[in-house]
Amino acid sequence: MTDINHLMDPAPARAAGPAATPAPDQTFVELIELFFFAYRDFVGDPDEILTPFGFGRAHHRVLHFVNRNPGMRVTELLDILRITKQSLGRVLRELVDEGFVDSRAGASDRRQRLLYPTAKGEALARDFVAIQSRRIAGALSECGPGAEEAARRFLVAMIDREDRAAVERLVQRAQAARAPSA
Amino acid sequence: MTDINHLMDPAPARAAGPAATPAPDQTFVELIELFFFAYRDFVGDPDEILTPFGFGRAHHRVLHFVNRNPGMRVTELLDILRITKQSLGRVLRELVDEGFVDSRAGASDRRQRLLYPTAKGEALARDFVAIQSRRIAGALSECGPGAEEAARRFLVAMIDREDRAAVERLVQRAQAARAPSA
DNA sequence: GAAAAAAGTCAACATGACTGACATAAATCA
DNA sequence: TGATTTATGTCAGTCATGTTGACTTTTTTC
Repeated sequence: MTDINHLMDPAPARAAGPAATPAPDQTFVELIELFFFAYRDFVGDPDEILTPFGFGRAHHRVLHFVNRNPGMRVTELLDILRITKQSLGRVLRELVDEGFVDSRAGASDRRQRLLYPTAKGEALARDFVAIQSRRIAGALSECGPGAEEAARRFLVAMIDREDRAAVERLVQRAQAARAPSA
Repeated sequence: MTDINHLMDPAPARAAGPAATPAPDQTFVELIELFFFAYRDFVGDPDEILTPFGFGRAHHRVLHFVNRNPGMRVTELLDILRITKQSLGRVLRELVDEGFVDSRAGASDRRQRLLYPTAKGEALARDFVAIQSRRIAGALSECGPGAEEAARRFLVAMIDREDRAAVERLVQRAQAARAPSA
């Protein structure tokens, strides 16, 4: 499906283009477009899992980060997703109502709502990670040794400089603590 | 702005993580999240350019591909973007109405509408490429030699296998005009 | 001359963003 | 204590962008 092959048929050689186009400064057009296509397929993977639940990509993102950071506060989630609390509200409510996320008042600060994945939520989040990991594993094995480290460094370097430290720590705290300490 | 740093306060060192969680199958959670954050910043770049024109990201995508493939047919554009013609219709009409894209009947097949960027459209598309290229150039230079080729191969490998050939040809078409293929 | 193809359009609807205003409970400050 | 701030939630309306389905016009092809 999704054949863009006929695009290639006549291949109207644009060779006769004007000389002004090449712009010697910085044109990484190929990478720009590859990034677009790669990400499109990458985020499309969870769709088939989402659909039966009546969930969308917003639910995926929320559940993913809640699962990765059990006990996180709502404000933290908002900062990660960079959406408004009204936007988050609807999606989060559905996840809570349908038993994928648990929202408990904080022990030390009872204003806070700490978010935890339920067993059901953990299972679904695992499915998301599994399907996207499958794609990544395939890609990396095609690229040979060193590809994982290269990909990681490239992606980190693509992130806004002022956010990198925070993102890296967020990303790496994964396998560690799972205790509802907070 | 957008500080997720407070998320890091406790920063549970992942070194001491238990061996149980890591799930030996395939969990590339770090790369999954880095891809998310990197792409978010990457597509956010054109926003500042878009806003003054009252355009959105859909306009960016359409103008970008029209500019890269002058004279492309509407159907080809639909196949690249993978949206319906009704969705494309609105965005394309605005781009045509405001003089960024030119829509001309095909010479050989007069049913076709061939899409061309106007001078104004070309200039705007160049701005988009420039700002995103700037980010990529910075990232690659941080990663050292070989990073560009590594990034390109990784991104291609992340694309659905059945689309890769078409995407690669599409992506490299513009370059073909500038330099004989390697 | 009939059928198929390329494109455009109308209408209705879904998702996931947004702003603005306001409510409530709990913590903190003076 | 009382006032203020903080964390969260919610109502209401809007916008951007996607979807289906039905239908038209023009032009090409069989």
